[in-house]
Amino acid sequence: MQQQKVRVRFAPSPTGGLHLGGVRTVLFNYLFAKQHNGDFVLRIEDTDQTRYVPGAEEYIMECLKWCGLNADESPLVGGPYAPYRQSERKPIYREYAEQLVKAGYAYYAFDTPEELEEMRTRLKTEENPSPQYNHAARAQMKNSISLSEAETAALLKNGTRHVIRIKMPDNEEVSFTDLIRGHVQFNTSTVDDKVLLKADGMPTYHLAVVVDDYLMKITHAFRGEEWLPSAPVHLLLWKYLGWEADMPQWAHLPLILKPDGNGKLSKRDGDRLGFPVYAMNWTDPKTGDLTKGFRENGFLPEAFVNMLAMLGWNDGSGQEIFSMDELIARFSLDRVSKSGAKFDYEKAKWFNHQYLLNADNNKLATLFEPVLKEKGITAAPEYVATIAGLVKDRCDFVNDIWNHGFFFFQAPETWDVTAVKPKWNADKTQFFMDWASVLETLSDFSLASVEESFKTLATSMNIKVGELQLPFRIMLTGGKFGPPVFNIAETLGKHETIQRIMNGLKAINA
RNA sequence: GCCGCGUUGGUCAAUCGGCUAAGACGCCUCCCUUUCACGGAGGAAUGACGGGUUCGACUCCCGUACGCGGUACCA
Repeated sequence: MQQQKVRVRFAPSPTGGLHLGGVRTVLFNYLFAKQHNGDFVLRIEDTDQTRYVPGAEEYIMECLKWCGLNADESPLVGGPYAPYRQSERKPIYREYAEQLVKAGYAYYAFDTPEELEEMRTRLKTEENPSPQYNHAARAQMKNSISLSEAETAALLKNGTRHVIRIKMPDNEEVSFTDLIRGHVQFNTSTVDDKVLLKADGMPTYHLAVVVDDYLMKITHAFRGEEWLPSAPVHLLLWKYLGWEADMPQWAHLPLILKPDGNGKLSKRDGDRLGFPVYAMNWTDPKTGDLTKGFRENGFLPEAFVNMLAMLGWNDGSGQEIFSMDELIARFSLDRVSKSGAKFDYEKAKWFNHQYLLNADNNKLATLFEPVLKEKGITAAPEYVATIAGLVKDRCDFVNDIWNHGFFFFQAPETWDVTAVKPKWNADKTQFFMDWASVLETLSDFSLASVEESFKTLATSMNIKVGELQLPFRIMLTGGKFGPPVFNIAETLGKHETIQRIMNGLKAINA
């Protein structure tokens, strides 16, 4: 094969929320394309009109945008191979299907859904629980192979509903080299005569993926492992259509499994175990049911993407935190693992934590703003940024800033006095009274001067510094939590700190 | 049932025939800190099984078991 521009595609069907496995497929596509200065195409696989969900397409694009995985060509931005929505390409597929029929690689089938159902129940046995429409069965069914030419022509002429099926050869070996799995081989007699063109004139995935990958000059095709069993159908189609030389290289990605037990991770597992599975919140327009997304759960897109990249890939060095640019530079298919990976939400949180730790405080303040707004609190951005910087090392999510720093925005109304009462005495009350007066006179209310005055006074009054710190903390925050006390005091400022000492004193001595 | 793919600690995983089997998450202990974290130092915990091939197998081959995927006019 000669040098040609790398072109990859992600082809979701707009039927609902975007699963994290889908995002990972996009990511691998994207990384591969960018690494090779290639194109990343977004194609909408909307050939099943019964499953079409309005809004899903826009939602998917919004997810990709959030992740920073924008397509070079898509229904939204267009491109040289438009249209990118398969429903809008409908006439194209029939042409190729008919071409296959003429060449003897496919045939018309007139069986009704009821007749297919009948065939399946009739042929169903203990050893063969799912009978196929294959080389053996097709002779007994109503199609252009079992019927005479005249009968077929007549049926076609009076507009009998029909599909076009691929005629799988009887006993041929089909093999290819998967970029991840290596040599993979199938015998054609184990695969059925897949429908290529449905009765409504729409192609099935099998036909559409081949035709569009060809027409859109796709060079590398990445998809989930669940597609591996139908690969021989696609391989044969490339051959029968005469495009074998242009067939993309396949890479079947390992599945993302549920954390407990086995099997593919599904939306239901997330609901059941309390973590998101979709990239963003998704509301089913029919039922109104809301499924939570990573974005709304407080994940930073960079962390989400990084986490997904490590689910099935690593560069062998042990490094786990990668920027998008590093991922693009280092990604390689031969380091993608073959086996599925169980999703670990704890590890996902750790990734987010890492990104939170390294995030700019002003950025965190901006992201936290909506939370404050929701609580009816207004605060200066710089103030919020300072707080974010103070508490972020104990947060997994942006929203946690509230849990670890709420007292910066509202003075305590209750105090954990039981934590100080046992060791409390009049000297300590005196200390805080005196210290409050000292603070009043401080011209520089900085961390260093506040702390120094605290320690100086404690020493002169002969009280252990350590025994005063917890009470002070509780005066400022109401409980045993928060960043270092003097940092809290400095951030709160002179007035508020003194105020809280007085209120706290009252509560403790009450 | 049949076909395909897979199988290293609880989880993600390195190892491409030399292993005293990395690292990370989580868990536990200790230090730091009279909050909680962060940080630091330790710890417990792994090659499904049986045959080959080989001087030597976690690594290669075969079989078995187990798991997963597929077996739709869904993708």
